[in-house]
Amino acid sequence: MVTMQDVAERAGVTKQTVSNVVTGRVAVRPATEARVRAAIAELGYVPNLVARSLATGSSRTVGLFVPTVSAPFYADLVEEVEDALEERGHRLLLCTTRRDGERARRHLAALASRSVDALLIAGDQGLTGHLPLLADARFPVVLCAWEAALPDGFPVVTVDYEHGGHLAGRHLRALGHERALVLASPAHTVRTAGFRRAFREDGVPLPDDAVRTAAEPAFAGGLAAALDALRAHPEATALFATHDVLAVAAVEAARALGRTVPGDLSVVAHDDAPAGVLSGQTLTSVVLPKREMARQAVGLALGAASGSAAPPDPLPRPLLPALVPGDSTAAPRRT
Amino acid sequence: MVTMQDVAERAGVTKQTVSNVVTGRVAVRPATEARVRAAIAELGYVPNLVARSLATGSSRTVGLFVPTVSAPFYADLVEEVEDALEERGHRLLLCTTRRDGERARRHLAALASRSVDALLIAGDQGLTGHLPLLADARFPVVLCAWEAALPDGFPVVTVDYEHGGHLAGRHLRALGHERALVLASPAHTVRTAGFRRAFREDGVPLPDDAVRTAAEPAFAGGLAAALDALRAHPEATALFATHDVLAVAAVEAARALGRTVPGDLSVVAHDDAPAGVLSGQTLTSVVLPKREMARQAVGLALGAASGSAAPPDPLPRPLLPALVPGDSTAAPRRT
DNA sequence: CTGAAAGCGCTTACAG
DNA sequence: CTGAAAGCGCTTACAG
Repeated sequence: MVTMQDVAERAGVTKQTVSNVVTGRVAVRPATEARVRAAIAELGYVPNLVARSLATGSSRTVGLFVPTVSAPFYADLVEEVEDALEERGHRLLLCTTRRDGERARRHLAALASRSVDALLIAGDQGLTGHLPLLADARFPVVLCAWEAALPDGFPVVTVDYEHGGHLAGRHLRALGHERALVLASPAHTVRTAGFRRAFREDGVPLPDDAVRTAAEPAFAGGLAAALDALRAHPEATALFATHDVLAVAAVEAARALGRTVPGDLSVVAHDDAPAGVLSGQTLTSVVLPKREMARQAVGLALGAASGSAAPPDPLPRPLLPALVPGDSTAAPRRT
Repeated sequence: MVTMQDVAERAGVTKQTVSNVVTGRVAVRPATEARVRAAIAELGYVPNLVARSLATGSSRTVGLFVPTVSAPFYADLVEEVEDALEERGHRLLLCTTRRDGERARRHLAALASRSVDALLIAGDQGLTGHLPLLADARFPVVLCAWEAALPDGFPVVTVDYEHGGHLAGRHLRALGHERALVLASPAHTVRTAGFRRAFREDGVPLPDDAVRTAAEPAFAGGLAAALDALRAHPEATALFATHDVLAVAAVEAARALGRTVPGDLSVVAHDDAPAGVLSGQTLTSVVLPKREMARQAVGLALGAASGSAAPPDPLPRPLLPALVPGDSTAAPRRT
């Protein structure tokens, strides 16, 4: 391994001078710099970040907690975070928690001993119980894609989930739907509230039992709840599923009852629908600005890490979801 | 930050002794060890891995290249690698290449300067052009999920893809199918060969044009190729798609032609089918032993890194895929 | 603008 | 079994 010292000898300077040209912290006479750069190139010198970390305390590495990488939403988010990080010369230490507190705890220790510059936690509400630990982590922690139970004390990338639900509602209202159902995950009350607001504002409020909460965000639970809801409200012409898997379950439930989508029932999803769910058709869906979420999270984290950026004072404003029309919504059938 | 020196003072020993109990490299008198452990607990000492890395050269961190994390197969593999790594006290530096050589090159430099212990590369055949660089990486490189164009000089986790294709063929043969089609990705000639062998062995060889190669592993290309194949061979009662997305395309094509699955056409996929593709139904599929692949890859990598394990002499034998029956295959309809 | 010195927190022979 | 010393490759004040 070629070291800074080797470069220095080759260029006829001391290693501090090499350090100065590499980091750019101190100006170096052009002629000297040229000699140093030449030596670096000839020797194929690459700085040892481990040594630099020990000296500076920064490893140029950031940890990311996600529940899993198997869900399309998190898969995309991970890649966006990776990109945002790379732009700033950092790399990603990925930790999937599987929503397991013990796992998260082990990961946290591993990150601490590796001197990561920051930790990003995406959508792991269940970890709240383990958060006290985080409070005295020796690196900044930034929360992201966190819809409920926001603990304070941490910078957080906020998304206006209520607005997302509202967009879904307005979309269906614009198509002319008056009777709609909501198939919700327990954690998604905010999205549901936004959806109801859209209908309420138009003077056609949703009855309380139009909202069904599926026990788990899994397919089976969603299917049962959807069948239930559709049977109880045969007059409903539209359905908002607060989660992609629930949307698939809703489509399936409709089919099982002999109803077509979007002919007999319009369906709006939230987050990303797995490609090909409808074999070639796409679901109308509320999508989150993942790229922006990742950029903000990385910005907050690295800002806090460098201690520069004034503490999250000018808190970035909430990011807005968008409605992407697909093949699963249409005007209600005239009766 | 509490250091080894702090612990030493507290326990009334020198820091070398603390190091000895922490690493376990040298035996320490029980009484002394107890005092040291007590001091560690009281102070909440956590070893600084960065300093250790600088001294030992090992960062207990391993890099993983995958094309993307958005494909179910790679998402699962990433998590399996993470698990296998954690069992051995290592962590994962994730790099997605997006099949971009330049990106991979940048990641490689980043990993080198971070002193990773090893690099795992999963299924990125396209990177072969950039492999010369890898040859003189200063850490071991292990290849994984690499079906074609195996460069030599690298340890590699091998999977018997031919066997996977053969299993698919035998499954269809066992159900009684005699006319089958193959919808293949250009890179999957080995799987295709195995499939053909199954039919040939039974004395019902597949005609050459029963195999269609889809330009890209994308949905659109697959759909076109599938429509083409089904129209050219209306007598076919089964189809083997060498990739999950192609399988979805095949199902869609069948439907578009008014044929049901598996009633009129049995479909066997390869790799994982995205959940819910058939809305509640599962595809019969050849699956790869991802957990074992990850374990072997991590074992080879860490073995090579520690220089211990005799060079990949007792090369692990190829891992075997398995056929998991689903709802998309059945006996051919009697005519 | 350049050079000498100390230090980041650990490990590793090497004597006692 | 324990302690003193040197070193891993860098950065950071601090003099010149």
